[in-house]
Amino acid sequence: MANTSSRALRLLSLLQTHRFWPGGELADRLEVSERTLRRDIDRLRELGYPVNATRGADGGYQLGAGAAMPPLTVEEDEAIAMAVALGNAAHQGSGALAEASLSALSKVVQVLPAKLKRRAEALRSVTVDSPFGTAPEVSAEVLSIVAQTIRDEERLRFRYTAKGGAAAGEDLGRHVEPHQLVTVGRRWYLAAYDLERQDWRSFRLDRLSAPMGTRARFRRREIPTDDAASFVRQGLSQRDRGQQVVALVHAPADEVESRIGRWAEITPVGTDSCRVAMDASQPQWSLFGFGWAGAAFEVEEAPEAFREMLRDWADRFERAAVG
Amino acid sequence: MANTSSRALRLLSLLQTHRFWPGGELADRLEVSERTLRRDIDRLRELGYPVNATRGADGGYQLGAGAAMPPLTVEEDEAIAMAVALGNAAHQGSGALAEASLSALSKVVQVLPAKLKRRAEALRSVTVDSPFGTAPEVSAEVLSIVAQTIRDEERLRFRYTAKGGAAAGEDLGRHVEPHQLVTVGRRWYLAAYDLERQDWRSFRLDRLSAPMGTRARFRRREIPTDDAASFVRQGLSQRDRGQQVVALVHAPADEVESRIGRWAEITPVGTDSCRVAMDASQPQWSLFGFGWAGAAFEVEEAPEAFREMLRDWADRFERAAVG
DNA sequence: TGATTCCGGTCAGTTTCTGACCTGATGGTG
DNA sequence: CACCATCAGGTCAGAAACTGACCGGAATCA
Repeated sequence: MANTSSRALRLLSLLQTHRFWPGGELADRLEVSERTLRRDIDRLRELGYPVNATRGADGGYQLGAGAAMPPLTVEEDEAIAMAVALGNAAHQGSGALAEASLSALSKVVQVLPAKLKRRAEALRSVTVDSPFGTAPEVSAEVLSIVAQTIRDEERLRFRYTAKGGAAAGEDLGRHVEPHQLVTVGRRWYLAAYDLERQDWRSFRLDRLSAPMGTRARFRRREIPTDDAASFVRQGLSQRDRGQQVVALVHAPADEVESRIGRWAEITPVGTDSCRVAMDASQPQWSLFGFGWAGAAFEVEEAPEAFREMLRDWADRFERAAVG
Repeated sequence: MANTSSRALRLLSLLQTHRFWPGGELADRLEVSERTLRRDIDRLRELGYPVNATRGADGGYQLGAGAAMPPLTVEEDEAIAMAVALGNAAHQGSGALAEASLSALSKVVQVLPAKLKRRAEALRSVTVDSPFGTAPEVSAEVLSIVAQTIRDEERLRFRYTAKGGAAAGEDLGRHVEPHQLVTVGRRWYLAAYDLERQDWRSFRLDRLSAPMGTRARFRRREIPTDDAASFVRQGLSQRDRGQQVVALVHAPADEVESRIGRWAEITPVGTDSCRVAMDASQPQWSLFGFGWAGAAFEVEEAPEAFREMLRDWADRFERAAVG
């Protein structure tokens, strides 16, 4: 317990919880003489962590920003905050940032004590108010376990509720070689090689439960299409787009793009109108999107709930405007 | 470089980047014999980190979830993702979670190399699509520096753009004893004792720039009001509420509360209507809020921009609905 | 059963670590 | 300016630890 190695860790953690530490106090905490404290500090510096020191009347040590990231020592609350924040980021973001969030999330979740995992999950479900989240949220744990098995090239078992069978509860056990996670329209999909069907499949993560890495390693296969993202996109059935709203917006494509491009797919139609496709968990968000687009539009394709809500909002806003 | 202490850190980091590690491979990486690897593992276990091992054909070591959080070893990308995600969480959340996010953010930012800080800041500004964010976003760095000085009871200097003087550019240097950060209506305020004016003041964080901890410690004073939050609330001038929209909504308070309570202040008026006050950076968000409230409403108080947009949306939605 | 892996004891030589002591350098204060 | 508090780092000798080699044991899987 009182080795050098534990001291290095404790020192690092002390330096992270307070900005300034007078040498004497640090030496005291670590129960060593000041001389060996200086040596410990030196050791940290040799490892590449920049410990700045100021001399003089009230000098002290402080951990600075350097070239390498030191290991972060976090409290429980902070770890929970991280899990929540990264879980949301992985959901809402896309591209490289979402992936980085995901791998960071994996690391946090992996070492998070079980009771904290539950607390984090509970908190996240309360906190999310993201536009365009996936309908049933994917839990941080599912997300991170799947990500881990991909990273480690480890086979994966899980239960999957097939498209039609949600009501009937026909969920099946699957056994796959997980290949990659991709986001399409704010939903997470897993591209994987299904070992029973002997073929490539894609799975929606919100339909996937009880994932568990078997300990078996596998060697990565070539995915038949160009990349995993396009493979998943190809396989998307019409059903999955059920909530999609498509409309013709009377404004130039790039203008609309700049306003709501983050949330919608936009294709130009002529020079001053464009077609906008939006895919939201709840119709309010789509409505909001078209509101923000700031131009007249015609609905081409939408679920009935959307049309109803459109009438409702128009009516209520109208009356509020004149009232 | 080849110390025991550095090995402990490296081992921990290896265990976090891959789920399973055969002992031989770990020993190889660390350039030690397998015997000393076992000893290192033992050491980690003695420090409280649960390293699980499985024996047999393809056994290996794996870092489990235990009672204590081990130091997180993260890559640069992951650190950036953390900074971005935690920055957003600190902004959007409130209460204990926002505070935990903030203190976690401080730790990440403190050790984040300068160039990564810039990247994180840039990414965050692109990524946010938070309803009801503060008008000019508060940078993660400002937020975390201020939080750090509070934590460490360290005096703080910064420049502050006073209410009227934004255009004239009359920003003044301030020197304060920072006391607490509070969120009011999705904005961050700093409650602090102003050393020049010799009195308590509250500052909006988005008007504050170039914060810098002087190295001087101070002893906490008693804040005159009950707590910092109420102090800040008292001091809010009317100007700060400029963008506020107030309306009478014809639905029971608790129903409205359940729909948009997160974003608005709601006070019951009789049994089946209530007054809703919303404070958003852009009128679109307020509109959206009232849309989501799902009931008829009368605007009582609003900036002209809001009224205009209300007419515009009503009009466009109307035409889309009949079209 | 055999192969593979983790587990942990023992031993001796080596390395490192520690505290004590001392001299310098630096920065703030009265 | 002198004075004090702090970090910096050299040296030394004894104590402590670390290391690799070698071993027999136990668990797990095919």
